[in-house]
Amino acid sequence: MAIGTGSSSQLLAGRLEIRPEEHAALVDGRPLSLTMRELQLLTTLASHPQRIMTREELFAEVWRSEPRRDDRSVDVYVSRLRAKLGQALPEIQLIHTHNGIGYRFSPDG
Amino acid sequence: MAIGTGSSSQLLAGRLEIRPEEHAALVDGRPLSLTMRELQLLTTLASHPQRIMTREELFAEVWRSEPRRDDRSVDVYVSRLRAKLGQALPEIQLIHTHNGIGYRFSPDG
DNA sequence: CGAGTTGTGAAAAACCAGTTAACGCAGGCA
DNA sequence: TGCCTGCGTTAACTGGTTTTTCACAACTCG
Repeated sequence: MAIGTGSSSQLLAGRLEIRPEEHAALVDGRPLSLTMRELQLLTTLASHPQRIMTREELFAEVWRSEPRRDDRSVDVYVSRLRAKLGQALPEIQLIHTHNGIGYRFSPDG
Repeated sequence: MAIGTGSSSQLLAGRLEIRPEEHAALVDGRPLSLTMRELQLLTTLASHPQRIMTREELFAEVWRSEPRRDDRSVDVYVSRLRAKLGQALPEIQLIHTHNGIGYRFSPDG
């Protein structure tokens, strides 16, 4: 479960810390270099830990619009996020695929 | 923040809990890894406890179409469901066969 | 027993996700 | 302006998973 520490909408998931307000995601205090979309997607996923989110839900929150049919944007960004998270946190899989449905963020890996 | 998104149509059958809205089926709180079809079939069966459902009824609700003659899809998926449920809940038989008719879900095993 | 029905493993087909590359666009800068 | 860089988007290829179909074994019941 994510713990918001009072004032800011800070998200914690093990060694990962997300500070949406500051456009920053940190692992062990070191900032990941994420693009805007990547950070938005990560924030959205991490805001709903353990909840399976459909591509439509993710697209709605991050892109703030409807995906066109056969849109693979979410998949592409999940892949990029995994690559960057995997660099900083090997052996830990935070983003899980649910075939036919969408993705789920698990703070426990 | 709300735990379930909205008041979902949650189904309970002993230690088994089904949350169709969240695409999840849990035993003792632990999620079963079911495919879409498996979950749909389980949900349909569990939505009509103690009622014998014909293959046609099940096919109509899950596949949303008419089965072709000699279609065994329902049987195959019942078999797979039983296997996965049996893993999580040994000694308990939730899905019963009614020869010549169809299947029945019994929450009491 | 014997005909009809159901259980189930496995091949085949269909579908879906992971990943990489290419393209266009915008901003920075000499 | 012309070049460079980085991001977002789209397309295409690849590999993996799910669904469907088939074959045969096991079972039910008269």
